[in-house]
Amino acid sequence: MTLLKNPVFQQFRKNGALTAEEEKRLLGLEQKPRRVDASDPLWHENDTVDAFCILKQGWAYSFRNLDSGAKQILKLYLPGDIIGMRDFGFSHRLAGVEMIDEGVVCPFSHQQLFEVMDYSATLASGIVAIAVRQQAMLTERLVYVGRHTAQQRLAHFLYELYLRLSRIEAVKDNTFSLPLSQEQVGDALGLSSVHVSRTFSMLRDEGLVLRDRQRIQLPDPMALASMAEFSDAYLDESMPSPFLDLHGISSRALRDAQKA
Amino acid sequence: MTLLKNPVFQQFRKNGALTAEEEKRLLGLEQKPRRVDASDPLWHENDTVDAFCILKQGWAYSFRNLDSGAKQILKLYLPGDIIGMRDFGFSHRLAGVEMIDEGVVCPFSHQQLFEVMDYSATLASGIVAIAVRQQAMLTERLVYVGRHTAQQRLAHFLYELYLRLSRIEAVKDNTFSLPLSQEQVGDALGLSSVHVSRTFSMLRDEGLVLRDRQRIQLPDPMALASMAEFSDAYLDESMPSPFLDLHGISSRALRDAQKA
DNA sequence: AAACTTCCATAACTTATGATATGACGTGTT
DNA sequence: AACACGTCATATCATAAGTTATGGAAGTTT
Repeated sequence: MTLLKNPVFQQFRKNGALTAEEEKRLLGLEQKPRRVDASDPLWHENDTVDAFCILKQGWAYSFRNLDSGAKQILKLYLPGDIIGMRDFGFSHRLAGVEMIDEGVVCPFSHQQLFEVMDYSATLASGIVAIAVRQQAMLTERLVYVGRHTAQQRLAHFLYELYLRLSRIEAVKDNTFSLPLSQEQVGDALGLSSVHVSRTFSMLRDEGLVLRDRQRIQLPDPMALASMAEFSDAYLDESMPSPFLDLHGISSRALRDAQKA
Repeated sequence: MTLLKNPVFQQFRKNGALTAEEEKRLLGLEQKPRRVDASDPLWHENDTVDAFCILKQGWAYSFRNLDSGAKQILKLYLPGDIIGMRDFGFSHRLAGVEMIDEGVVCPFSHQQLFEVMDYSATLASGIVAIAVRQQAMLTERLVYVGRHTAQQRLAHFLYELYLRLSRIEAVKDNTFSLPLSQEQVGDALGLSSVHVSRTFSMLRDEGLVLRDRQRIQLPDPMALASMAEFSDAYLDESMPSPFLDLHGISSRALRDAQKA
């Protein structure tokens, strides 16, 4: 799994919006793969921001620990995601990040990121678009944590995962693996672990979610989506047309092309 | 109020990280000021994304209307903010935006934004940093909406506003104006208007917040911050050092400078 | 296989917040 | 002045979710 496989850059490529040199520069961010174990922290809250990461394999999550001892999980990262853009422009980390299972990450520096962004506005916009899309998922969670019942929150959470995992071919027979304890699910949704358990039971009784340990099956995904009032606009993969016709603007890349 | 006065670009300038040409290009985004009345929509959810805005005067907010009839206010925009970066990379608006009071906005196009981002990595990073900071406020709200009591949510909301308004010199004697009804405050915090009223009363009884119509006074801001478990890292204005020394990378700007 | 540990289901009880209702206050309109 | 209207305070009642507790199932360690 590489950044080029990210839905945003996939769409660029489908429209011939990336030159060979641009693709090469993107891949340049993934030079230094590093194995990481389950539960390994990538960094802690308040650490100095010295790098970002591309997640090649495995799941990770970002989180905040509260004074009260509670924990709020902010975001789940799946393979192909960029981790840490949230901290771009800050000197210190606003949230910790930990691996969930084992995996592979590719760290890259501010310097590398600037170089890629400077090389062409196409690459810069693509990276920004990826960061914006990640934040859109957070915004969506604010909406349903603020305004929906526990059932809807859990349904929404599971359906969103179902869609994201489908796109990276990690769903089979409407079944996928959820390597989180109910306590962690509660930490993501602002619910107690007990209430997560209750809510899973309710969804089971309604025939919407079957669960065996970490295997989740959604017998009727559409029904689940509709009870969660799920609107998938925020996961929309299509880029607006101005993005797909950037060559005329992206002057450095253009100049390089003309030289060749 | 202009984009150059935004805390992020302020810091760039203080460190001599912006050339005259770069400043000029930033100001180029503010060519077409437009007066807007109170309650004027800037756009609606699902509209095609055709422009972004710099808010010069007045307050605005973004929001989502839910099927249930409820409304979730996502973000308050104050003068100097960029509105709409949330939709960068999407074809359709994920949220509506409305003015609160009357004001002035400067719309600019995708094309203009690309041109600025392409001109130098410094400008591109600055704009991204502003967008990331706005999202950081949303993330913070997810944390306290998910994990804090109504008192803490309201206290956090008011204290955050107090800090943001202080930076644009809109606080005097610990007093500022809050042009939102209690129902709107509730829509921002995921609370009913009745409970916002109750909570205001509780904060008043504890001597933490005095209120007369739209005037809010915080007799002891630090006490309020501490009961809200407020941590101001996410509002930190300082940019990490790699940002303030970008000339060596920002090759187009450098080349132009050498020519001159 | 016994002893632990972690995770989960369920129950009983508590509490924070939502829903509904009513009256007070302020503002603008005629 | 009289009225309508929006906003807010407060009270009462309803309910979703938190808290604490207990027992069971599965996995780990000895």
